[in-house]
Amino acid sequence: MDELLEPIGLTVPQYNVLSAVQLQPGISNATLARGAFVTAQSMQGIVANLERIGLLHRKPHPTHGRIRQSELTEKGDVVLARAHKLLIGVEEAMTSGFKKEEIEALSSLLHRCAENMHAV
Amino acid sequence: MDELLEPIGLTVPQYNVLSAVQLQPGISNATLARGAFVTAQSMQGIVANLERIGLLHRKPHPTHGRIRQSELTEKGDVVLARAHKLLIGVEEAMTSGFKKEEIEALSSLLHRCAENMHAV
DNA sequence: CTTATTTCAGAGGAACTGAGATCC
DNA sequence: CGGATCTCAGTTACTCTGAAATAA
Repeated sequence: MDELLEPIGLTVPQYNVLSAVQLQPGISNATLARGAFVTAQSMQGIVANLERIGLLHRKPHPTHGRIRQSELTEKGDVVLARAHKLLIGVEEAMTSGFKKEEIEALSSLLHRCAENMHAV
Repeated sequence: MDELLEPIGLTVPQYNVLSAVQLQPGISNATLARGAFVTAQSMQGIVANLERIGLLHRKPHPTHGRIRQSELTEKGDVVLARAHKLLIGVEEAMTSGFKKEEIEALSSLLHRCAENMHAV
């Protein structure tokens, strides 16, 4: 993933954050941090970098005066789409020789692991 | 894992390396690097830190003049045993509610993923 | 007053590239 | 000579803790 993302100027943590913002437009920095199991300060660094290079934009929350909502910029949307496309091959290589049911089983088990970790 | 290992002075990468050395005593830095998908220089930093704090010892290879073989020190053995014990709880929390067969299935699928990645 | 969110500041471990030396 | 291993040097992104300001 590092090798494929490097040419388009993304790190893996940055790719993960862009993906999360794509799934939940308007998400706050604190929520992103909780989802990634890191501190708000750590996530702040990543988001600030993404904002600096113009892939992400933050606007104030309509009613809550402290929260800043993250959204992809047009450029961020384009770059993320390229990243997604590049990384499909990695996932296919990793699950090479897997039956369709085995891929689904792995996905399901990992999702349950993630749920359990968030419950702690 | 970070939170549990911090009190005993270990990072997660350090824990992983100590575990690999325990499984394969006499392993070289280059082999450790390949196993962890990082460069030899990156692994060198981790191994050097472990050597500095006395958890790991390196001796020259009996016949090959360049390779240095890593082994756990007595102190490294003690610390790693404490780390293993501390982390059992994390694994159990993550797989909470899993049937025995599901844990085995997850383990098997992940091992196949790792094999596929090493094949690339 | 307590909690949540954001932000600034500083530190450290870990990843990389580049370069060089040594050994097979 | 080519390939593998180890090492030094420098850089960067990411992580943390500590502290503070602001808002609910």
